[in-house]
Amino acid sequence: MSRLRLTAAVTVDLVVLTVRDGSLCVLVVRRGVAPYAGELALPGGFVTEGEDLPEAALRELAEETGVSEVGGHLEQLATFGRPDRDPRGRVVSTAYLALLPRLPDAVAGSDAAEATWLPVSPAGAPLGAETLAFDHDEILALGLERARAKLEYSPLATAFCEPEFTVAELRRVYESVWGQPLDPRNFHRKVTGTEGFLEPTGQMTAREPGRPAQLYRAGTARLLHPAMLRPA
Amino acid sequence: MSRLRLTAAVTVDLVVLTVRDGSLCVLVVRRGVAPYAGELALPGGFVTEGEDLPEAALRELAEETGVSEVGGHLEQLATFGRPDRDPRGRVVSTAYLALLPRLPDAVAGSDAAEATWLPVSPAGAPLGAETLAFDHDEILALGLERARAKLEYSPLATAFCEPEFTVAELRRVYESVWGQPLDPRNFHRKVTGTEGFLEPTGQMTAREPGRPAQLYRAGTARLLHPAMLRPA
DNA sequence: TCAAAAGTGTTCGTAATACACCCATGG
DNA sequence: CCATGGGTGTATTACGAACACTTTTGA
Repeated sequence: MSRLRLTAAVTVDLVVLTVRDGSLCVLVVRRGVAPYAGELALPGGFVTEGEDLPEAALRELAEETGVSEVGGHLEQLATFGRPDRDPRGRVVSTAYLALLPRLPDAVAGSDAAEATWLPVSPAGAPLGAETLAFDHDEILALGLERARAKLEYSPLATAFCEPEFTVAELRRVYESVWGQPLDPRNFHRKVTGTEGFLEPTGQMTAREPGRPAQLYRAGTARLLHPAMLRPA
Repeated sequence: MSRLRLTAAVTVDLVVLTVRDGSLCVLVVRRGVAPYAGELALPGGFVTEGEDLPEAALRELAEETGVSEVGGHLEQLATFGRPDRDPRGRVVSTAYLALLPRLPDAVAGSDAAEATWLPVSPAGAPLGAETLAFDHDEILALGLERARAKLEYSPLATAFCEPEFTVAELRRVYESVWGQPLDPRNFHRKVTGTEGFLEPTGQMTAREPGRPAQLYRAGTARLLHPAMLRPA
């Protein structure tokens, strides 16, 4: 060690997304303490001594949702460090984006006073008239943009699904995240034809009325060729 | 203010890229002080009190290159915070990516003991056998990947060019960054046909042997439609 | 007249869209 | 039987790759 001036506190904030009943939803907490006590905010917290940033993000995710991130996805989003972004002093926050399959409803039992899933409106402002504490509206907007873009060229949509899923379930993920309907026939051909995207299990399911569908697992591809372009 | 525990020092590191004589080059400095004294590293430095992160990146860029970033491009890359990444203690560093047109050779007169342009090898390891201090190899690799990807769907290649440039000059930027030749005929049609990418000045130039070429300025588009896909 | 680079036309394969149509189940 | 959703076939259109060809300059 030596004369290093420690000038900031470091936090991680989480944009946790999931799809519930055809709507893209984000996990928010009601803050219990100042600043912004009583207001909605993204989950997050301080990085502890000796802890790496992804480690801290994973820990916070587990604390807020009880999820150990199996089958989901976690990636760094961006870092926010405006000197006045936290009234307590210099706080530099690295935001992470998490995509999870639908969770058992009780997110209660979590650390935060109240953790709830808020639907993000299909277009325009992410939430309805709601506003989040700190600069979290900006962070959420960036997370949504990133998630929407990544569905195009990566197989990330599978992170929103159960380990085994049907083509229709995957399509509803795309429709929810992009906020627009897709042609089921073309969608089917595209995802099944894209190398490494889906891996058939050989099993069938009849969770819904109509003809039973094949079950798939996520494949090994990390980039989609060709990409799933979203409609104009 | 209040009882906020300041646990880290915050720095910015820069991946500054330019194209020189057909090679993609990165700006590196020879460190003058411990740790890693005498070794090569990315330029960067501590974020000062009351300074925002992009502000600090811009300041460091000016100090190292004397450039006020006119015509270039600066964006946040990612943040690195492994607890042991700096032997002096907890240092969280936000990396920025800068793309600049070719500079006057004398980057001397800069802050760093020695600032030089190092060509990045076309494929495989970014530099030849060189290794950078700290985790800067990792940061550089991420910056290169980001730059290569962004040339596909954004008009960012123009940030490597002078304010007015020819289609051939733009093509040489793509060839240098991607490390592979492109068909001049198809490239010409594609860039001139993509809405908002290029704006003709009406001027001609004859900087090179052969038929004079039209001069263009960067257009207003922020996303390319259709994208410039790099060859397999 | 020749080399070199700018720019156009044409052909061909691949992929996106739109939509007609058949298949397999539950009621 | 029919409603519902799963899945295939096919025509049209857009774009990328390859490459022959014309244009305009300097030497």
